[in-house]
Amino acid sequence: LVTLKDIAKRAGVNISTVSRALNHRSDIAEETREMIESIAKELNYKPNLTAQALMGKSTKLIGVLVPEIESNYFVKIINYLEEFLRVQGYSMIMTISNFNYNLELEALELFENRNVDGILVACSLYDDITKRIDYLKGKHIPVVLIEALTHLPDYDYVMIDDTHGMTLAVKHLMEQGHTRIGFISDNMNADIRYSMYLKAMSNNGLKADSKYVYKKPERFEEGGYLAAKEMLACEDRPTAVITGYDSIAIGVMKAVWEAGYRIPEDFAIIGNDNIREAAYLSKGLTTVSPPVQEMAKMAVNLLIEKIENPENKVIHNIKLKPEIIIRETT
Amino acid sequence: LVTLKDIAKRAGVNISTVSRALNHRSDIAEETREMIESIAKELNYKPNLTAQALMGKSTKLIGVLVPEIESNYFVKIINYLEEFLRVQGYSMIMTISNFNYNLELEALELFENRNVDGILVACSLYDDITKRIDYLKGKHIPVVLIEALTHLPDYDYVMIDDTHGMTLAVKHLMEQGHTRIGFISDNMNADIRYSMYLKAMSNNGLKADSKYVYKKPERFEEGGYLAAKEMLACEDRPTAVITGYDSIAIGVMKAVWEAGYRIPEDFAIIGNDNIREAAYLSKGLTTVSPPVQEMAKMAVNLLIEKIENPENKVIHNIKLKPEIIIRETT
DNA sequence: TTGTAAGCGTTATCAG
DNA sequence: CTGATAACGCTTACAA
Repeated sequence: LVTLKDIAKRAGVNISTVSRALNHRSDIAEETREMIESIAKELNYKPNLTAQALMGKSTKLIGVLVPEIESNYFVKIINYLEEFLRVQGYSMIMTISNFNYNLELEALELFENRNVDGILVACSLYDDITKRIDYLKGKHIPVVLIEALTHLPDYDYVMIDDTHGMTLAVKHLMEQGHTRIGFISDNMNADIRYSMYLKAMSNNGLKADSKYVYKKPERFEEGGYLAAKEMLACEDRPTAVITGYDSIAIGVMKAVWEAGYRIPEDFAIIGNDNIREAAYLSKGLTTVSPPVQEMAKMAVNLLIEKIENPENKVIHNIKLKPEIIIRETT
Repeated sequence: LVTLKDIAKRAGVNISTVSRALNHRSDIAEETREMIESIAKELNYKPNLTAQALMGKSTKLIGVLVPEIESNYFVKIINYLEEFLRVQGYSMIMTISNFNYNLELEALELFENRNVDGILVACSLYDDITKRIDYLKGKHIPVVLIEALTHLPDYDYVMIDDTHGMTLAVKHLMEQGHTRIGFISDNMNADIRYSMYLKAMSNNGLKADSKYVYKKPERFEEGGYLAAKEMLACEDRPTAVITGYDSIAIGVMKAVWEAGYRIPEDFAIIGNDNIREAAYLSKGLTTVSPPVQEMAKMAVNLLIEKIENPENKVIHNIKLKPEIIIRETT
């Protein structure tokens, strides 16, 4: 690998002169700079990012912590994050925690250890992870929360207004004549989304009955399938259901068909996330669509702003509104 | 951040002694080592990976290049890679190329620049990327190909024997009485998978008719949907189809229903990949299931073996056999 | 405008 | 067994 020393030797100047030239500093003669730059180009010099990092300069590394990657929702987020970070010259180093709290702490520790310039945290279910984030803020490592689960006024975040989305969903179901509206999710997402469901119901003047709520330890389609089987068998069953996310809705649909009911005539379903395949299921899935791309873009921009202007202490709380996409399941 | 210096000061010894103690070297007194270790633990010392990297030691960074992340197939690969790398103490830095050749070259350059210990390349459609890989091998950076598209005897790779999978699929369809078996894929995957389809057909003593083959520029469900619409309308249409991957099959199913045909009585479908939702579609999708977890594990192990034993020059060509999972679409 | 030298946090090579 | 010292590649006061 070609170093500053190599260029210096070739140019017959000192290392520091080369460094100055390549960093476009003012205190250098124009012609020396040009000479050095041409040699650097000729030798195909690339600065050693490791050495630069050790000097306390930026590593151009961003730590990204996500709870999972199996759901298309996070896939979309990661896809956009990677792209937006890359075009801005940053690389991402990603940890998938599988909702494991200790792993999340380890990941944040690792990020600190690798001297990342900033960290993007895409949701954690554990409130006390904020302690760790406070610690990082103390170390002047910018952190931006994506898809924060609750309003955290002291932290920079970009989130989706899921309660708004749920409210749209309930409203839409009411317009279709439903009043017994259930809710199905898995343990991972249930608690937060559940409270949003409750709020959405009351926003629409409906009372939520706890017997219409099913939370399963099984995730994705499996969880939806099992929960729906129970829900459909219960007394005075709901006529419609909102699910924590689309994959769950797919499992619900399977259970509904197996029980011999028609969708949406006998049972209506609304998902959350608008995953790609939602439009191509045998019944197109009505779902709440969050502006994922915009969220990712704003998160990256906010983080980079924080990185490049450390003196800017203003906290940004950004909440984006989802929309409802009506297809054939309602 | 706590450094060796801090520990040395606290312990009243020299930095180098601390370094020795923490690296479990032999030339140190047992009691000094214990003392230093306890101080290190107390101060929660973590070695500065950047400094270690600068010393020519490993960066514990692995570059991962994937073409896309929207398909559940690559998601699974990434998920496993991240996990296996993490438990072995490595972090991954990932670039998603979207099948963009220049981006792939840039990514490999970036990886080199970041002094990664090794690189995992999950398939590129462009053969001449091997030039770049040769270059990296010249720099003694181990590279392992995942899901190589063709047999490349000079490169370490772990791949799925897709031709075998296709052959299983054709065989299964023949057993169901099908002889007019079509093939649908998108432009990204068509060419390679197409040749496998041809081989699989002849393996089973069938001749492939080019009019039964549809390749669409649209990807995922959309591509399958559009292709199937055409295929179903053509003269003397196939009675069954194999798709490049499962998402395409989902789109195909939609088109079949819209055309008023029954699955599998009027039209049978086999996918590829066995994505999670395949089992929960309104008709469970028969599909070829690649051993993704095993592939990821072997790739990581192979790469780490190459990293830790640079003198080992043996090329590993590993080919794993997929199996067929029969559900309701056949 | 340029060179010198110190330092970032480690590890490695010598002496002692 | 331990301490001093150089080195990794780069940046940056400070001197010249």
